[in-house]
Amino acid sequence: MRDDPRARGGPRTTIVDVTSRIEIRGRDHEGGTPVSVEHRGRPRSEKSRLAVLKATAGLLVDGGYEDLTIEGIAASAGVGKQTIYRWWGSKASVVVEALAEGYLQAPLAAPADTGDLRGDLREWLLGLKAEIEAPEMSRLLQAIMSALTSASETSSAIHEALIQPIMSGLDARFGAHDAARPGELAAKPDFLAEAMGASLLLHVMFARPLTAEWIDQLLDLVVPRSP
Amino acid sequence: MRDDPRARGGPRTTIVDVTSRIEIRGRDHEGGTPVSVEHRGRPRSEKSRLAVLKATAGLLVDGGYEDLTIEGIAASAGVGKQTIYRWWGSKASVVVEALAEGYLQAPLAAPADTGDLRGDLREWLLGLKAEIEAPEMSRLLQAIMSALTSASETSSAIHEALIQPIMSGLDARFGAHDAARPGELAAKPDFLAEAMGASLLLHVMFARPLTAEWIDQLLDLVVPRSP
Amino acid sequence: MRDDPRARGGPRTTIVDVTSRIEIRGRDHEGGTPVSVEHRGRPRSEKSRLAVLKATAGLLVDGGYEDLTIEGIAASAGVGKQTIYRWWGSKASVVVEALAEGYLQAPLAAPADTGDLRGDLREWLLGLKAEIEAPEMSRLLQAIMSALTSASETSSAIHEALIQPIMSGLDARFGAHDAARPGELAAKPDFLAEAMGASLLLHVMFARPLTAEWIDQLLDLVVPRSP
Amino acid sequence: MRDDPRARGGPRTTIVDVTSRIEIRGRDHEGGTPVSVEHRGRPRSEKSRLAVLKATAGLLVDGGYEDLTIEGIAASAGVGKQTIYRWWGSKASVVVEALAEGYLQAPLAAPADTGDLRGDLREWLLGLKAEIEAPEMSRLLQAIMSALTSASETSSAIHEALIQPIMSGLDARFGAHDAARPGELAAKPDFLAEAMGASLLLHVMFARPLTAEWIDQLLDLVVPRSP
DNA sequence: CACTAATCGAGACGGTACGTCTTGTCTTAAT
DNA sequence: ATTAAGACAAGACGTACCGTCTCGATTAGTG
Repeated sequence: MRDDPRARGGPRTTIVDVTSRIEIRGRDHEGGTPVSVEHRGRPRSEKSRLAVLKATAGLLVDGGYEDLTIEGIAASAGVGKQTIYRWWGSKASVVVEALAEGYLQAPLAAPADTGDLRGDLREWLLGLKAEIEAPEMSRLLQAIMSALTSASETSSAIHEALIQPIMSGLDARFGAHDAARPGELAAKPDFLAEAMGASLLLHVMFARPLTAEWIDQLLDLVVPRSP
Repeated sequence: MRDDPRARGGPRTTIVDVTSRIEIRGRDHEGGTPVSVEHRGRPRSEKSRLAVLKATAGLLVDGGYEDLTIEGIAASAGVGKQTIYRWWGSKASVVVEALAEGYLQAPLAAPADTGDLRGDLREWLLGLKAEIEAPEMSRLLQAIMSALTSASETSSAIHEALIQPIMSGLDARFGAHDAARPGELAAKPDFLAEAMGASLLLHVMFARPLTAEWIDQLLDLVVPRSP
Repeated sequence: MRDDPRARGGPRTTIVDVTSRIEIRGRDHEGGTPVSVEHRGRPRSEKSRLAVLKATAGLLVDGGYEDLTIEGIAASAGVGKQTIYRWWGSKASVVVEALAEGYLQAPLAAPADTGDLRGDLREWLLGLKAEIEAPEMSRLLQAIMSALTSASETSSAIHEALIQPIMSGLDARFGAHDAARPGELAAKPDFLAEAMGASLLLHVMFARPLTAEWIDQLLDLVVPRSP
Repeated sequence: MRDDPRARGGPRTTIVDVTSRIEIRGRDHEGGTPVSVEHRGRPRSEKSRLAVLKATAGLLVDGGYEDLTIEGIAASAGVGKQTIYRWWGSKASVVVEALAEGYLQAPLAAPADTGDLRGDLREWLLGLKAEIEAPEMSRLLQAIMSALTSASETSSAIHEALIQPIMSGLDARFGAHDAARPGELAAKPDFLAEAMGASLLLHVMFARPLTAEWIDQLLDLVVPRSP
């Protein structure tokens, strides 16, 4: 939510709530002048929505995706099950929205920029290594990956919310480097970003250790050693 | 698994059934030399074992991992539930064994070897593109990925059964090339294999299209254009 | 109910809505002379009230009492749920009012009067037999009986609306007969009415067949054979 | 259950479990001589069955039929919901069986026999009056009547379990009297029983008071005053 | 050959969660 | 103040599976 001043009273679409419920009515039910109405009935409760996302995040972190249940979310959020089914429709959808709204802080923020591309990436990977090895974080990653693969519809949503940002961040760094020192990179920036991001993510998915040696090899591939 | 040249019907444990219940059998179910060791009671039914794996493969292909149930497998295989729980203990274990025994033919065999590395990889990727776009195959891939992420214990098993072979295949090709024409590759062979495999797998996982353009970019990264 | 000559649209309470919320209304919804009394706000919609009763009757006939829901009534009547809760408060109340207002024509009208008591009763019972055997009617009877037993508060209301009329009809016939030919009846008229009505209703409730033999036996009990 | 030495291990049919699950298998699954088998798998748990009936009776007495839920029964009996659905299939069925097995002691046992028919019936009715006026008993009666009308299939079951015994008891008494003093009764014994039973039951159903006056009137109808 | 022991298919068991349905309340804008 | 609309918390519905258990029936080895 954060800085999103969504107007109250209007039914809103979530990331996954593709079929918008808003219908324009040309006319009221009994007589009167044609009015353009946006909705009738009680508006969606923003309070409940946030409670659901928050509860989901909490349960996910300490319990994993498999043990996460709609009933559990509802109970923990103090919300009726129907409210969840009305607006999300599946466990994965809720997780995706919680991710998108920042309730699940995935430990994969963009690398810093000190001007030294290789150094920055290296720092970033080493930081990730530390973060990922925390059991809480590893459970969260597992959970996100599960949400991903459990429902094909959410796959693109997660790709946008989680994968894309990483790729974009890397892409921007490679792009800037390429602009400053043309010809130094082995391939087009966006592609380097993908190769590096993919290697990293697959590594994380399979819970393989991010050794310093592996990191150096990865860097060798995508960015030339400083002369 | 790996270097376990398990003779059909011989004493075996499953991949993931860590706490093996059967250590040594006196005799094969059908044929083989009698080995006298302590063991009493009815021996495990190989027939049932195969029926389970076969049923699992079938149900997985048309239904996906989420809809796969132990009860469904048992019913479809004409087997008691207890038999499954006795020998496997979890859904993922069965899937992994079915995969390992080749009942689930993942469409990611190794590239051919015509001497032209770039050309071979290109052909391989184009073949994959065609295969992956078949709905049946895409369902299977989704299923495998789900089995992977649903249970962390199986993660390494699948990595070995599915990911490793691809990586190894690529690694061998890159290694051979490197030996023949040292210095031509941008990085160490095993690492090129990983970068390429990871990019590919992530692409497949997220069901993103394998365009010809993307393929060429990927090749540019890992193998030099023929002069 | 009974002696409540309720003018359409005038101030009314329902049969069971004990705590009447509306005492006096200034004016009818449609037409009628303005009566100046304290009352503010939108008046109750007679249209909605009738729509509810009609919808209830319809749903009850094809679906039975168990499948009747407040939501269903509201939707079918094009009325808000709150309107029903405001004015009736329970499913049974609506059914009772629908019954009282004649929307549910129970097939138990009074017997004709041709002067021949036994013959009249016989004709009446034979007519009932035919009616009751129609599946639609049997469903309605079941529904009414269910409404009866489901809520103890409505029990007396239904007794008044459904049972009493029958009993009264019979009582009047027996009474007239007794006045005309004193001493011919086996018991006091009101009691004969009850015995006969009760036998009949229990028979109907348990969906037992009204055979000609049974009818004759019943008549033998309560009214002497014509000499 | 009580004195019913139902053989253990065989699936049993309840009153309402019309479709027996027993199938005769001519032959075992894999080879062997033809065997006539009565069942396979774990036998039905008599313990669970009794727990369900007992819990139902308890909940019914203090709570009524409306508030009785399958979930409540299951929880109270320490039984899975599926066990109830497997063997009964509806709330009413359970209630009917509980009634049939004597867990719900309906307060309508047969009248005593002191040789004085009218006196016995009078005592019986006065006893009922006292019993019925107890709030616990009135709740139970309501509950039984609700179970009756809520499901048409159970109607005949309840008729057999509850109504029939009363009718039979009365019938026997009237029959004996008729045999001893022919011509004294106003109608055939079975019919007197029905008229009297019906009057009584309808009275009870509608929770109308059993006044002494009403009792005497009823008796006047069906049994002659002692000379 | 009998006996012992482990497995087999079958299916009932106590549970948990599902996704749907309904209840009775509440909150809008419109009348 | 009442209306239609419809979201809300609550909780029961009936179903589907879980993983365990308890049957009778196999099917080997051991005595």
